[in-house]
Amino acid sequence: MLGKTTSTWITDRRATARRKILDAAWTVAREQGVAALTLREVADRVGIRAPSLYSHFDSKHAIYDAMFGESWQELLDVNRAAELPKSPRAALRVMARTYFDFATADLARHQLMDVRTIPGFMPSAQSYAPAITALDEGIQQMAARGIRADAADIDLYTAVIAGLVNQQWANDPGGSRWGRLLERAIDMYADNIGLPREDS
Amino acid sequence: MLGKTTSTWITDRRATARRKILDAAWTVAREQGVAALTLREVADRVGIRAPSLYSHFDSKHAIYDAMFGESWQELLDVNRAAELPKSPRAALRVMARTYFDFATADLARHQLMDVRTIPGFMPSAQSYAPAITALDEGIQQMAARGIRADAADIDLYTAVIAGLVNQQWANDPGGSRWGRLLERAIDMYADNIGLPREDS
DNA sequence: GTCTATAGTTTGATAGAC
DNA sequence: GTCTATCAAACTATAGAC
Repeated sequence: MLGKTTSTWITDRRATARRKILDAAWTVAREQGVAALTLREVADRVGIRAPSLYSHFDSKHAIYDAMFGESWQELLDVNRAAELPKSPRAALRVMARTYFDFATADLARHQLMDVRTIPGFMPSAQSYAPAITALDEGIQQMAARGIRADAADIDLYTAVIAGLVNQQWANDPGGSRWGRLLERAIDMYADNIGLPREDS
Repeated sequence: MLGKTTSTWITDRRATARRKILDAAWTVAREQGVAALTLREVADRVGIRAPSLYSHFDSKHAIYDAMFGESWQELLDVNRAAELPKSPRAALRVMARTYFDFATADLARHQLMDVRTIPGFMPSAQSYAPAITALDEGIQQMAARGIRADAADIDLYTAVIAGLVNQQWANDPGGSRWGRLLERAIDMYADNIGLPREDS
């Protein structure tokens, strides 16, 4: 024996199969848009027949759901890996840039995470959990840098960042027209919530 | 004779038929989402058979295109009807509020105008024209109030407003959570571009 | 777990009679 | 201009053999 029980083997193989399916789904979504994803196309990429997908996912929406969940989990990981400077403004800039880069790196992912674009799709509680965690940890990170922000302040923050992301995708995809306004936007926001300026 | 030539009659009748079709299309789009619009459903509402639509529109995308065009034309009309206060800040507030209310009043219209949500749909040059005009006239209105804004300033402005609209739709549809931040957001922006404060 | 076969819909679009 | 009839294709999902 090699230190793995039979059941673990089975679980691993199932997980690998799921991963392959999700990878194929992401590829299709990126090429043709999230809304244009079809089971046949996904199955073709994996090298199996469409009905075989149902051995791994209950429905097409279940695939969307898994994609939704792992997208927010990815963001969570990226956020946790980001090293935040001590100073509040600098920390805010890094947080915003981290999110902006993440959201503008993949249109399919962005549409799935942030825009309700698939008719009838609602994320499950389980897939939605990392989304909540991501926002919570973001607020905590701000608090840890002494940024006192009430609910309205947070809403304004998300609106500013979301606005830049959306304009970037809608009017200059692949470019940097709104991305290069990010630092300025953060300073604008920081001024508004009364964060002290830094003269560095 | 009644002062109308026969050809005018025909044009009127055609225009009326087109209007009925577009009205039905809007109804369906509002009920089930823009992406879920089908020709059969539209035809049913009009009281004709689906193939008859092709006497008035070349394709489904042609219907989307007409809807896109008239949405921006509507915004243009609304903007022109808005009375702007003399003071720059107050004018900016009215402009922003006018757009925000327009964009949050109708999700289907918003998705069609501002989000690329229909796979393969690209507005024609003719339908896109009012969109360009709307932005141009907005900039002119700002200039007329003495608001000197370069390209980056304008981009930041559209990002802030678009951000509020998108967050409102994504996280509080029908509510006012981001709508009530609009005046504050405009002041934040006005401070950033150096508009003098008013003590009224 | 994967396959074949197929059910059961729904879709956009065309042909041709009236 | 509207109709009937229909095409050709696509889709999600299920049943049952292997």
